[in-house]
Amino acid sequence: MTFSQKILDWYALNKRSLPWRNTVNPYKIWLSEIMLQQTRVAQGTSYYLSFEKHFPTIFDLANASEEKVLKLWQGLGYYSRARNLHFTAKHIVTNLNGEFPNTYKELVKLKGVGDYTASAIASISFNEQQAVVDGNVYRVLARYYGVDLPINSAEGIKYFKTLATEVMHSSDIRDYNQGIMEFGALQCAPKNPDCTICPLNDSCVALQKNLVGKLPVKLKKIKVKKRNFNYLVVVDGNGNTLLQQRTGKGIWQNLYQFPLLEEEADAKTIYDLYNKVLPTVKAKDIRLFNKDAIVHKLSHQHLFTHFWILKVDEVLEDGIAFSDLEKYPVPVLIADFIKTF
DNA sequence: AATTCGGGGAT
DNA sequence: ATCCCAGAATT
Repeated sequence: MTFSQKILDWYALNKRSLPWRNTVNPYKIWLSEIMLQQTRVAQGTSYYLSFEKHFPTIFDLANASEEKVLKLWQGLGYYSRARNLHFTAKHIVTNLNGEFPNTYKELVKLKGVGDYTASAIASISFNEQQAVVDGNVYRVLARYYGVDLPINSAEGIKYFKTLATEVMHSSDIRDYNQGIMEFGALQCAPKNPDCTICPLNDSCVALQKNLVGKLPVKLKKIKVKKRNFNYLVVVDGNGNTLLQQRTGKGIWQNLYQFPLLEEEADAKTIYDLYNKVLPTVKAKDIRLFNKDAIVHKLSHQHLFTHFWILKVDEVLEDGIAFSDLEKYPVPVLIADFIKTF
C-alpha cells in the first residue's frame, strides 16, 4: 500500500470532529485556516465558532469595524492575521463582487494567504490538486522519508513542497491533505510519538535509523529581547482612565493599551517623565501597583512590566470608565491587569 | 536570507 | 526553560 493510501485510511479511522469539517464553503475554510496559522486546534476552535457566529458571511465580516474584528481576535495572537483577514474580506466584497477566488493561483494573491493557506483552501474547498505543507507535513515527510534538510531553509522549503506534491494522493486530495496534517498532529507528534502503533512503522526511514527524535531539522533558535514597560494607569476625578492605540510598527498594532513609558524607571523617574506621554495632565499621586515586574513572554521579546496608578484631580475629556475597558481590543498583558485591578 | 509578528500547552 | 503549533509579511 502506498504512503498516501495509508494516510487516507488512518484519517478515515482517526479524524477528529471539528467545526470547519462540516463544510467546504471557502469563506469558512479560509477563516479556519487563517486562525490556525501557528495556532493549535485547541486554542483556535472557540475563536472560529465566535467568528462564525458574529460574521456568518464574508459580507458581515467586511461590514464590521476593525476594532470589532480585533476585539473578537483578542488573545489569539499574531494580530496582523486579523487585520489582513478584515482587509481581504473588504477586498473580496468590494472588488470581486463577493465571490471567493477558486484557484490556488488567485488565492495566493490575497493578503494574509501564502502557499500553505492557498493550497489548503484550493484543495479543501475546490478539490484542486495542491499539496499542503505545514509544520505537521514537514515532520511527517522528514521522518518517513528520512530527509535532514532544514525545514526553514530556502532549499528545504522548496524540497519539501516538491516531495509533498510527488507523494500526495491523486484523488481525495481534500481528505488526504487534512489527513496528513491530522496524522502529524495526533500520531507523528513532535515529541515521544508512539511508533509501535503507527501504520507506517514498517517503512519509516527515521524509525529504522533511530532518527525520530532528530527529525525534522530546524535551523537556529531565536534571540529574545528584553524590554521594560511602564504603564500609566490614570484615575481621574470621575474615576475614569485613559487608553492609547498602538500605531506604527512592532507588536500589537492597532490594539489599545494604557499610556506607556518604555524605560527602566523608579517612582521618581516615572513622576518626572509622565508628562512626556500625558502633557495635559497634572499628577496628584502616583503609586506602583506591582512591586515585582510582571514578565509577559512573547516569542521574540520578554516584557518586564510595571503598572503605575496615577491619580489626578481633573476630569479628563477622553476619560474612559473602567467598566468600558472591555469594549476595546487589548493585548493579553493589559487584559490580565484589568482583571486583577 | 533573516527577522518579526502572540499566546498557550506539552515536556 | 525549550519547543512548536493547520505561516506570512517585512526587512
